[in-house]
Amino acid sequence: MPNAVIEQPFFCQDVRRVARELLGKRLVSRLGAKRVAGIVVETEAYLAEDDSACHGSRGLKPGNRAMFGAAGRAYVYPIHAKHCFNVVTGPVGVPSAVLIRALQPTQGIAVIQKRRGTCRRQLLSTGPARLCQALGIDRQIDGLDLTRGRKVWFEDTEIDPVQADSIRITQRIGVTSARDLKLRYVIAGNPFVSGPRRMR
DNA sequence: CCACGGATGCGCT
DNA sequence: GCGCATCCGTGGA
Repeated sequence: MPNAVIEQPFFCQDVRRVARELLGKRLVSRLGAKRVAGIVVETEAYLAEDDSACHGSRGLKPGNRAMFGAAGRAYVYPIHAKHCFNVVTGPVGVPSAVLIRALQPTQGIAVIQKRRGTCRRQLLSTGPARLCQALGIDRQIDGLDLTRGRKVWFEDTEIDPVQADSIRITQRIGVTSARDLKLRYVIAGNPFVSGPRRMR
């Protein structure tokens, strides 16, 4: 049902399935006054088992607590003076999550341009740290329940589920360990997907 | 306490 | 396409 907030059972599924099925969903933020939204066009799965790139793979730490929490919570971590936004999947205690890597902006574009300091569409919300800045996401929402439709949430749209033949699955970007795993999902050919052309 | 590297992005070539 | 700025969590001393 288009525009319905995605609820917890969706995020309780296998992390790869959630990563794939988030393509085409709408990610909405209402942080501060303005509503900002975009279509998810690129995701990456991080596995609880046999994935050394997953932040939860070396156990519970102060900074990765949200990853071990309930499905549908946000896991936001800092990197290089910026932030990346994940949604936790699977049972409590199982640290798997989906990194949202790129959005096609659909609403609040003037706000995004102001927050990002550019009007170039490729730079608005393409890339995990850029989309955080576009949506106003930082560590303040680490652990936020995304299934309540408050502050930040996902919605169904007219274009999801995206057909299998429009989805491309590749290696993850910027990952040095477990680099052979193909856990990146993109809407093939979408101009807002990040990375070099061969990765789109 | 300090050094280091990362799920990055920007600017310049 | 490549170099480097920027910061924080982590781990070793």
